[in-house]
Amino acid sequence: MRKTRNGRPTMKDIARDVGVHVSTISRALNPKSNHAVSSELMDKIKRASARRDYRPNAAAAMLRTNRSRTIGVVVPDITDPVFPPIIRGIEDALAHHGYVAILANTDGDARRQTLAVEALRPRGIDGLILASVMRDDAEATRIAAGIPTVTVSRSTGDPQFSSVVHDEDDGFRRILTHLASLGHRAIASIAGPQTISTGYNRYSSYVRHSELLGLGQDRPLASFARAFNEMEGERCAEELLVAGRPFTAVACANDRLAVGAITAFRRHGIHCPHDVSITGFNDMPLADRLSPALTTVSVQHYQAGLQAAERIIDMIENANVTPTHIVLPVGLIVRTSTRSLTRAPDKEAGHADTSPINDNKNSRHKREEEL
Amino acid sequence: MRKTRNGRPTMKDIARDVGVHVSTISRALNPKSNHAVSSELMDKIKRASARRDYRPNAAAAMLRTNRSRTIGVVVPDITDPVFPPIIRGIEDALAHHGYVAILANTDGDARRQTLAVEALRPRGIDGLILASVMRDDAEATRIAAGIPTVTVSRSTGDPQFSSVVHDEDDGFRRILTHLASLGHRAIASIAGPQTISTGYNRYSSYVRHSELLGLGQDRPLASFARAFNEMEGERCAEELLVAGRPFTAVACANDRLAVGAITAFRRHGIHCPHDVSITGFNDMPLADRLSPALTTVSVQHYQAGLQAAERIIDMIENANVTPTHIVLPVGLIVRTSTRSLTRAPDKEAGHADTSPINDNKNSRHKREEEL
DNA sequence: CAAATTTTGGCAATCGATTGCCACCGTTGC
DNA sequence: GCAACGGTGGCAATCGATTGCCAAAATTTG
Repeated sequence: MRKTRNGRPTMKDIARDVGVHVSTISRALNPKSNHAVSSELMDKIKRASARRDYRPNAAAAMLRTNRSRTIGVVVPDITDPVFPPIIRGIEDALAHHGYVAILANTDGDARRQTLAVEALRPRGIDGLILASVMRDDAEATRIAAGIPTVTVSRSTGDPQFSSVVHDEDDGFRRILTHLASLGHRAIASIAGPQTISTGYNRYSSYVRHSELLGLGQDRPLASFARAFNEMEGERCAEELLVAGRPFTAVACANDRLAVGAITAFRRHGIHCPHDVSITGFNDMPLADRLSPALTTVSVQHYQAGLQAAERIIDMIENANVTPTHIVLPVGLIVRTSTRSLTRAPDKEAGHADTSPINDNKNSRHKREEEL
Repeated sequence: MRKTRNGRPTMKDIARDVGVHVSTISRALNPKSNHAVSSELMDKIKRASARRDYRPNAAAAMLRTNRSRTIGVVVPDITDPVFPPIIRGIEDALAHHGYVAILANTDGDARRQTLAVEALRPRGIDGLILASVMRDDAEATRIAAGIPTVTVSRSTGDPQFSSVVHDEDDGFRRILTHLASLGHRAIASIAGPQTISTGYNRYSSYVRHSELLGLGQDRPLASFARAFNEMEGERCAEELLVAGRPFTAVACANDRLAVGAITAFRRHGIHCPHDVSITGFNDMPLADRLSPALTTVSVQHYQAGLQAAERIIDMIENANVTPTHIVLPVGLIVRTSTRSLTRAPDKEAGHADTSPINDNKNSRHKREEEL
């Protein structure tokens, strides 16, 4: 059949050129063992391999050493704007150390996460970066067994995984403090999926800081999105309206939900920020160019990716490092989607409506679709 | 030193379990050769390997067959919103055939493209998908030598590369026809980098269709961006203002340039669409939620990625397929960033200013801040 | 029933790099 | 002058799957 020999030079070729044994070539080319090669021989070998444009065959090295310098990266969906900067950070850090990333998407499906990891595993990946884990993702623990793993942007309950996450709690604290400082008391929330750590943590923080700030909600007024996207934002906004309890601001669990909410409210003649203040989370690209420009929490996605990659390489190259849990700081970005309830409205004409949404008539008709 | 044996079962283990030779296992597990194995033996082997949760060692197979079922994907920058859907398309198609993608970013730097490919090559990639090529990219031809390669979204002059691109010309024809139908005659353009096929083709189409439509430009009024981003869009908009020639619309080579242009014009009190109509290209995410919502050309990024991946697999698995060049159709999406010059202005009050930008008095006052 | 064929499956070489072990070399010290 | 030693570098086994070749077994054919 086809000759396997690929035209590419091998160590044997270099060895023949220089007139030494292949093992000497191998040692010379490997920084960890080249101390055992005299410097003049080193030179000759370097020159010979450059002349032939020699590149070691990764498969052979991989077979022998059981190391591939390849990291599996699993994300829910690369087209969600939060992931590209994370991936970019991962790539940049990996490239720096001579590693590469293999990517897989799961669409948020736990089963597909399992499939993805099982597809990656036989390729001999040295480590795994999961941006797709669920909260309490026992399955993730199982499939990642035996592979250095770090979760990024999200976390599981399992402390065995290293993680790099953002300070969600501080983010929501800042958001609520900001809204409160603008005079908002009745602050609703569009929460993210509670099966995901970010969704859960942001909602918890919303509840906790609402109380701490003494915001006058007897019980949290929230609607729960089933996914972090615009459509769910729209649905949840509708749900808040149906719920009938008054609010003047909505703190959303991320920017895309906020965008959806703004759209849905607008359909009902409720304009942001005039009639309702809305906040996002993530400061995604174009968040500043939307209308209104989103008040949101800036988050260091690129840094998160970078650090996750650094962690994983550390775990791979230095045995028995203990799991670390990095929390990246966040920042508040105030733009035009939030408005003071107390200050006179902007130049914009029209009556300054300060009354909460849903404040008229009977505010207690049950909402139809709970879930 | 460390035992290489990884705990993972090998063919030898399965062979021992079943009581046959490893070569039989290999044949049984390979669809191309399993006709040589009786069905009852097949069953036993399948069951045994399932019991042990056997996964073939990719490195060993790769070493022997010189095939890795791995595709290198090189993009300028994954954080540019056009690339994620392309990559997603690639991934989905590859996964379907049991392939995976290794990703690399170049930041539009030709040298880094070379480095990326040279980093990918020793990993035994079976094919290369380049979303990063320059027009007339001789270097790309050189580095991709011997590897099945397809370019996506962009193309080079080299017809040896298969390519999957969008119908740029039709896109710009539609844009200009649309603007002309709204009464615009003086249509400027913010062109993309001419070193990239998309930038070059869109500009050429702008020139050509301007003439075909009989738009009254004696010579094209264009400013050339050095990159496809908002900052360059802003700079080019300023440049158009400084040029001092009148225009009522600006056709931009992509959405990000358009977003930048809108911002820059607004800084000068020139509002879109009231004072100037602006169009983009690509219909990127959120283009519909911007203010104004972008009139643009929709482009099938996901499809392009999908097809590129299908092409590359075809090239790999069926020797000597000839290069193909696929052109995907585009669509015109009319939103609110373009406005009729002839029809009465929208409900919006205010005088309907129909006079071109730069048309008043001395249109040649230098702008202050050049940068 | 023997011969011809077809199935079935074992043997062993092979892909290319790595690495433990050992041998050889020249140098130094006693 | 001889043993000890550190520095070099060769030998060969090894990683795990693949596959051309061949032989044994099963089947068909004459």
